[in-house]
Amino acid sequence: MRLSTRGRYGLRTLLDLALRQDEGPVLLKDIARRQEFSLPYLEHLIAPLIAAGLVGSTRGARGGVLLLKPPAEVKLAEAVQLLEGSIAPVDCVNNPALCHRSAFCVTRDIWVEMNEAMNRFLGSMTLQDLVDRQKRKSQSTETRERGILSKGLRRR
Amino acid sequence: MRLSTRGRYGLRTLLDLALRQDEGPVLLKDIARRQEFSLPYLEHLIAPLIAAGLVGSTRGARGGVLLLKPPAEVKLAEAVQLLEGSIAPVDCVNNPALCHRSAFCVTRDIWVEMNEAMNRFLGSMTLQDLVDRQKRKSQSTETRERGILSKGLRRR
DNA sequence: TATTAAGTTGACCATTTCAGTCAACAATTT
DNA sequence: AAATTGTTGACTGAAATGGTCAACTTAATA
Repeated sequence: MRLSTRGRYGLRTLLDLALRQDEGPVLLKDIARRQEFSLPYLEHLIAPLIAAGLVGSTRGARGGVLLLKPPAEVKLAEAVQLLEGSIAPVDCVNNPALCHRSAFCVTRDIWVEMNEAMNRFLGSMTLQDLVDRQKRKSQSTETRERGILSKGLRRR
Repeated sequence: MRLSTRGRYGLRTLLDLALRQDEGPVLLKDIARRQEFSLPYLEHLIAPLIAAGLVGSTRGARGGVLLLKPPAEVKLAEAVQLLEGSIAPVDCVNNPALCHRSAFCVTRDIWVEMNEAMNRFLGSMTLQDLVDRQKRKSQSTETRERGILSKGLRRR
């Protein structure tokens, strides 16, 4: 039941873009450096996001990519769907005809409901939630570090 | 995010056993035939269930396997955990040390919560629920077929 | 217009995982 | 003893994963 790196890196890429939405085009190179994966791989990761119109891109000097929608309007379910395709636990959830047992298979019913639970969760959160959490997290880290410094435990 | 066949076939195996808990040892061969996967593969699937004490087995003539716990006491979360191991969407959910970003990574937080949502769902259902659903399903199928027959649409 | 700086696309590749088979073996009954 | 049944581990082919690389297109700028 693991997500592939597409979903994981791709969501981090979207968060990276959401945090820099006012700064104009962001270089793929910079995203790759910050997020610690390779540029050639990122080029592939981001393709479906561009194809779907969620991310815009301009080539050439001063080019880059940027998030085209307000983060509050991008549900994680949508992002993950673009990056990973369906996250259903089994293929017959989306395509009952794959298995002639579908009609009377109660384990399939379980996977259908589990799929619904997962999509309900990912549908309840947006990129803006990630942005908010990230900012809160950075802030509390900084606060903690100021506290440490005020006690005289200066970092080298 | 697909489950492997271990989880899928394994859960069907457990349901098969739960439906026949009063019939004494069930032959692996019969399970394989009913569930439509190979006997050699089933032998591997069932091993962790036996190792965990959820399923008992006896060898030799008149041997077979049987469910050792009441279906109502077997949560699907437990069964899937035995069959698949952790179903967490990413490894760092269980082992934050795998990635030095864990402490400040908000996407990891999302996967942690998604993992909780999945386990909440699977923890809310038991093998008995599957048994009940299966019985209800078979019954309504039979009812429907009686209905069809009563209308004179006899099957060949 | 030539050069440089980007993103785009497709071919390619190594490794790992998956799904499954097969053979040898152990235990139990008849 | 012979037959039946589960147990274990070695092995394998195919597919997915996680990338890299090179050629190409587009845009800005000197």
